[in-house]
Amino acid sequence: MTPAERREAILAAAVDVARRKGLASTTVRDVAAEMGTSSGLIHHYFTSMDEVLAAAFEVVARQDLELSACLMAEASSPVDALRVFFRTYTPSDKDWAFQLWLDAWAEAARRPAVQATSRRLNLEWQGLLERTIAAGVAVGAFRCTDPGAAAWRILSLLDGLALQVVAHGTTISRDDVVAWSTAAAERELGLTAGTLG
Amino acid sequence: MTPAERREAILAAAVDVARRKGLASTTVRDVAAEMGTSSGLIHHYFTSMDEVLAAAFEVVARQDLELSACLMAEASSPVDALRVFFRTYTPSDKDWAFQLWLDAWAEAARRPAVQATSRRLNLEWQGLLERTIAAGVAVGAFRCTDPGAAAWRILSLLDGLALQVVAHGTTISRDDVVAWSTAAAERELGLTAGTLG
DNA sequence: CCGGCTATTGGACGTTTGCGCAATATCGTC
DNA sequence: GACGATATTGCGCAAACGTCCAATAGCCGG
Repeated sequence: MTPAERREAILAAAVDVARRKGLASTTVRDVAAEMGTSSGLIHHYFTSMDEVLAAAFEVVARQDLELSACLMAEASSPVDALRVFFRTYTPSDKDWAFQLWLDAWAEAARRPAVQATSRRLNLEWQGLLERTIAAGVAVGAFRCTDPGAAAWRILSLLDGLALQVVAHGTTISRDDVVAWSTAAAERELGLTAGTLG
Repeated sequence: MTPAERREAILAAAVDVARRKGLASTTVRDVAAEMGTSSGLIHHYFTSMDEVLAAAFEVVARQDLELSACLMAEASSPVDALRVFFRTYTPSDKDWAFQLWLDAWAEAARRPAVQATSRRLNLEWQGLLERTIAAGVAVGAFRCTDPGAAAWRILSLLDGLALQVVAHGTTISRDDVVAWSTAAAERELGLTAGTLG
């Protein structure tokens, strides 16, 4: 197994463990057991557990990000791209992926590498949304004076609502998240109600 | 020291530790050392660490909640109450309090008592905001068809934005949070821009 | 076939964790 | 002043943690 392959294997194992136990309680021994190897091997490829967790989180987060970016690029219009965004971003069966975000945001205070990764990925999501909004404004589909700020608002609203679903379970429903966030985005971008439904 | 006092003392010590180390990495021994007593004493008043953390979190969260509720009750109008809400809710010097929320949301998946407390407190915040909006609608100050949903949207937007400030530091600023969330609330409630500034 | 390099092992080390328990200190009550 | 209840101690226990390291296995160029 070449070093690059082994590195990927370690991260794949770390992702599998994190999916079940959460990022915060994923340990070196868990990852080693998942691979069926020894724990020392992990420290041969990563200098600290912080970096393992950060890299594993990046694998998951970047996968979702690129899936969304890819599907949005294929959309026929900015409005359609936004529909795709809301459909792919809202956590559903992949609750565990959003739980990883919760863990990352909390662990950021204690794990430098996790903080850097989390911030970077969050910025990329905001950038993706900002470009979509700006493109929509350019063709007259949206009305928005500050696409960057609007992107932060829409993204943060989604994060805040999704957080309630994932962390607290039954407080609000996934349907509420979709309905409420699209409604807010329509207001934000000067669309008539129901356009993004 | 009466049992009630001792219980309060334990929670006060737990809060002090959590303020410094975060909720997730607050241990029994930390709390005992903070009080200057033994660790066994904590288990004499709480059945598990989960409950200590949940109760300590509730102390901090409820304190902020009741401060906001009190100040909002004294406001001269619903619009003014909303101004008070935005001023008191947005994390500033009490960053550590919001970090506790981040920890609670993430730990909720692993600690039942923390999840129950977190959910309950979040619901109370939403209720407070919903009642304020409904009161504003009743006197014609706001225009809003669903105060409950609007409350969730405003609260979640604030949570999502504040999360970026606290977890990632320099991504966006506190001023952005205030400006962007008040702008969204004005749009949401049919207010003219700048009313909540 | 051999020598060196690296991937990999398996466990030691020192710390820390939540929790439990027997012993002790303290205090109100008779 | 003795007693019983309970607050409190102090430590033990077993498990788990991240990290490190000496030893081994296996491969690749000579």
